[in-house]
Amino acid sequence: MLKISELAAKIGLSTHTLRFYEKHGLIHASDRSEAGYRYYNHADVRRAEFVKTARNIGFSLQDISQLLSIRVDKHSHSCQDVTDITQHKLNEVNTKLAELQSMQQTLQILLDSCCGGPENATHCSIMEALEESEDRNQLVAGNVK
Amino acid sequence: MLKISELAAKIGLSTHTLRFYEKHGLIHASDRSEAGYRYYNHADVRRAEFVKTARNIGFSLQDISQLLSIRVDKHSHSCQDVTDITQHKLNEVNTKLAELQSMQQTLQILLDSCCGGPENATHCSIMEALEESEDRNQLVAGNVK
DNA sequence: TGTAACCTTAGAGTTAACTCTAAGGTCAAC
DNA sequence: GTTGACCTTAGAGTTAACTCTAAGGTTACA
Repeated sequence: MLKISELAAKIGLSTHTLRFYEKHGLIHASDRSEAGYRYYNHADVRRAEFVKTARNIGFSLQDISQLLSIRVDKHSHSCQDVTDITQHKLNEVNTKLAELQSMQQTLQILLDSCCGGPENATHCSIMEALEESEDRNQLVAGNVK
Repeated sequence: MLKISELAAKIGLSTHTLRFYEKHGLIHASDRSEAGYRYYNHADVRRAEFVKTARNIGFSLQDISQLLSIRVDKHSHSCQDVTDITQHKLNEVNTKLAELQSMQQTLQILLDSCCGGPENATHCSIMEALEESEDRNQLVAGNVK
């Protein structure tokens, strides 16, 4: 069982942020000491780590709350609800993945071609590397006359 | 040459946001009419699209400004500066990619296993799917006794 | 037993990124 | 030539997500 400052150190968030996440229903401490100190068990830690990762990849707290609430629960969600939300989030993730991969490619082209040595630049801005990256995609897609 | 509302419609941002981005130096209109109306050429549009995509994958305006400023310029950046910034951003992109891929896998497991039919759930929450996803990774990594 | 380093809550303050409003000018069409 | 849908700027307002402060209680240890 970890105290709040230990959890904060472990996952790289401040104690303020952890209490803030608790206030918004994203995480919670399974136990409290007599004095009211929060104690986090393994599952609590996992959940906090999940929230941190999801924030890092750009999900809002509301998104994360929705992700965490995915659960078949006869009283509030049907199987259909669960798959709908999940599919929707998966689509968002897939879009971001494609955009990130394209950004990765662009940055890699820039890095590979820009600075072979002093004054040896063939592409020196992200916009130029982007053109190159699109030319390549067109070649791959066979769209060149 | 597009007017601001045309650019806004084309890339899916409001005219307010475009002017806001201009105020922060991220985009600009190459031309102005006598009355001061903004006119955007092809390169301006490309740049605005880049900003939109970069925002969508979670870069801050400051990050984007940095990405756009990557350029070998004898007076302000050396080749070394350019590669340092680019490498740093590439590392960030790679981290996000890995996290997104893991999120994709988790959501896919949830979707595949959760709702084969009514009451047929084997994994019903993201935390459960996450455990499964980690079990698989451990198998792949050969970490099973 | 005192003191430093924790912990608690409630609530105020900050920052980034929009988003809107006001007050007024422009333009194409009827 | 006027109407409605644009455009301009300056600046105020909003929202999400922290981040900090105040005031006070708890705990381990020298």
